[in-house]
Amino acid sequence: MDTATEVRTHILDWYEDHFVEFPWRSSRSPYHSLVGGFCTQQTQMSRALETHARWLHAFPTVANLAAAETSEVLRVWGKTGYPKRAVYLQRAAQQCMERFGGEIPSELDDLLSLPGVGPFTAEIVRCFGFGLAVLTVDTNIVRIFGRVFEGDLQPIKDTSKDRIKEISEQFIALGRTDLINPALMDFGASICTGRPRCDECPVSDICKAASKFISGQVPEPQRKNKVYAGSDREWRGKILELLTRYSRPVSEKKIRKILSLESDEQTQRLLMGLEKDLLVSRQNQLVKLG
DNA sequence: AATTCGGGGCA
DNA sequence: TGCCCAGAATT
Repeated sequence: MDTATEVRTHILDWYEDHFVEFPWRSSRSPYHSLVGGFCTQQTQMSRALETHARWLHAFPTVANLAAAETSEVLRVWGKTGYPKRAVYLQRAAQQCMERFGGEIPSELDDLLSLPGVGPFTAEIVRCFGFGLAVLTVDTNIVRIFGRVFEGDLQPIKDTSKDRIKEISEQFIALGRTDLINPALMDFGASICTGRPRCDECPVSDICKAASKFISGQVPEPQRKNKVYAGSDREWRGKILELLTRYSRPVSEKKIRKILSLESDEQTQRLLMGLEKDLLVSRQNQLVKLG
């Protein structure tokens, strides 16, 4: 039995005892999966689940979403983070209406052509929405594969994408991706985490990185965070939050005053950035959401 | 290849 | 405080 087969068997056994349902997994709805894919991009499951439920309540169908006001879309997205995702998701829905007869496509290239849809989200839709035999290679699966098969501590940085793809294809060839895909994702989210729990891991005796972790080695940060306080990101969030609270457009002057922005130049720069990202629009010094 | 883009949770 | 989180687009 080769290593991939053995790892797969152990992970599937683990999954039997740690199965968790997610609303976009069993529903086998391309739309629910698409929303799930967007919600989970760089976002913890707890918050993604809340956004997903809120979103489907507000926009039950692709047609509803496509026809909605963008300001409403941004309000429903709320403080989920990366609000551009909300705009992309609505535009993706609009393109599905225009280009794909109101249906979400199942072809990889078609999905990838939608705004805000990359390899991860596309495969989420294909795996959970359409039940196709694919793996959604997310950060969790990269971590597991890079560690178990290559002995890398921080595979996001250290393991080549080609190698990850090779291993993925091995797993796909072994079948039942409908089981092994969520099993791997959940396993990576709870056992093979950034600081893995090798003492609870069912494949630690196979994993090429386990001895390194057990002897106390620590992975390098996958990316160094910049200071958030006072950053454009923080200001953009404050401006959007302000516009979300008001039901009508707000003047640029008022925005600057309420938020105590340093200068008109800074205010203009931030608003231009938000406008470029289609998060706000401006007319006659008045700023509105969407 | 590096940077940008939120916001919250947790050690 | 620093790092992380079911990524994707832009430069």
